[in-house]
Amino acid sequence: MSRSQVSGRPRYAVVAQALTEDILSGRYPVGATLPSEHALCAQFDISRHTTREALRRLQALGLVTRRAGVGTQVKSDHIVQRYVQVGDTVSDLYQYAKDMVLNVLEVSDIKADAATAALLGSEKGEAWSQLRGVRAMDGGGVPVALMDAYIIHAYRGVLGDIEGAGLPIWSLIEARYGIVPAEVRQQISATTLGRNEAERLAAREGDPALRITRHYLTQALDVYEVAISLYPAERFTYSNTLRIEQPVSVS
Amino acid sequence: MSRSQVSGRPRYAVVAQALTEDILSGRYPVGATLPSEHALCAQFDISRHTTREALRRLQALGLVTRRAGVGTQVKSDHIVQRYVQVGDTVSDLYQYAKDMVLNVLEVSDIKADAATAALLGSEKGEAWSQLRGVRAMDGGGVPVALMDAYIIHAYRGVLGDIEGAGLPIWSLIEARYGIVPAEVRQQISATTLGRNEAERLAAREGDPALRITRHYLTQALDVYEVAISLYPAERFTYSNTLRIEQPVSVS
DNA sequence: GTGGACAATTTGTCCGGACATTTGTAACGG
DNA sequence: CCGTTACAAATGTCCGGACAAATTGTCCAC
Repeated sequence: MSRSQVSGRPRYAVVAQALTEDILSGRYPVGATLPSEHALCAQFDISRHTTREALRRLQALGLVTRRAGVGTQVKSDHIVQRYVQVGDTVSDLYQYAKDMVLNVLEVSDIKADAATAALLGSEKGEAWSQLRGVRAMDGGGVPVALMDAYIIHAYRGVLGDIEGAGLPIWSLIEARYGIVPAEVRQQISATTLGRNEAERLAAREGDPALRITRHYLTQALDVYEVAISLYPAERFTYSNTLRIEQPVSVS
Repeated sequence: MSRSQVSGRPRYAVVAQALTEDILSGRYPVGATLPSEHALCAQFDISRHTTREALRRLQALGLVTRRAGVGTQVKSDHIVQRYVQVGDTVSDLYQYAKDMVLNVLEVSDIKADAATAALLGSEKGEAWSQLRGVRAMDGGGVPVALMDAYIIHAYRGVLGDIEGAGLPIWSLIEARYGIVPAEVRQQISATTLGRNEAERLAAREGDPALRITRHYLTQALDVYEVAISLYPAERFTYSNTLRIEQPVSVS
């Protein structure tokens, strides 16, 4: 009796599919509470273990949440398709060649005024360190990017690690403080180079450029680093691959 | 005895953490087979149910694979951190306002020559449909984007759905054919508008612009749609949020 | 030697029971 | 009226056992 004779599929899979269809069809709307494990045992004439296995599938599909003392509640009436950034880390977010290094031009400590706080997404008056630098091939090729970075005061210790580094700053923060970005917000826009920027980048004023602004947030969604990079158009293309998360099947 | 007295944590969590540390430290190298469930029961003096709960955690962490008749084998010696595109679909990939519609300028059937095949990432000689259109606010505001799209012959039926549509083409393909992109490859670069492009966009020749190229791939990694959009700089900013997949803790 | 039957091992499925922990609510006492 | 307590209900943890299915290797017959 370990498999249902008719279908040849595990019983928990049959139950999971039935419940899934009930949720997708709206029979159990979002927010509703599913019958308790005990009730489902009686309804499908199965053991509690099998019931829990079925509910575990629904949970993995993101359809329900389960809490002791409350029950099983419908979280979503459709199966969410999530896209995952390929590669094992955020490495695709920096795409720096191995021999690309950052040369620091200027460093200063600031207190965020209203405009800066808005840019950084932080509180006014918070203490930050500001850094300006140029990314170029090691050995002195043409510069690829002009970067303005803001690092929250608590992690200013990385400032000493930055000169000549071939890694993005968030990676240096991770190495020194063990802080991994929980969320990364990116904004990409086109612009033209100003006179000062063009000079730093050995380009012409008015040339088209890509501006990428990235906010790095902690688990608590506090911004702890902001990087604004300016890439002359012909020297850089941002690229990105998202892959659908392999769907968790009920069977 | 349902919780281990010393730690106050569930027993399966203790076992899962012990095994996790053994894997991360290399005591069980990648490819090695862990002790069988029976052996782990004896080793930790727990029931098979608890053992399986612990191993289920390791599986969720992506550290091991389990197969009947074979055993539990180490798949990875480090916990991969995956970043997920937030939002319930790829909707962040299009960011179109509700009343932004696509007006078709031109449609043609083509056979991919060498250059086109390279651009599309497909085979030379394959049959595609080509479409040029302009995205603008409904009611005739300034155009926001000039778009060139390529759709593989099999899905050319969507061409009739496109005129005036407020949704991205991949979404129309999904609605009509049930095909969801399994992978999306994106390239973003800065450029300047050519004379013809500027005219279509009611902009000036030489203005900076954002070019976004997207390849949509099936599960088998065959390209079935390519969209190339050109956005005048001040009319559009691409934005994006990646969130770390909530780490599956052993506890 | 090779193919097939068989056995041993391992994980998968499923049942029964028991107690712990969490949470919402209702009864109670101030 | 409000805070506390007590209870009930739900899920979480854990144990025992049994058989099924998948896989691998061994042994025997040919």
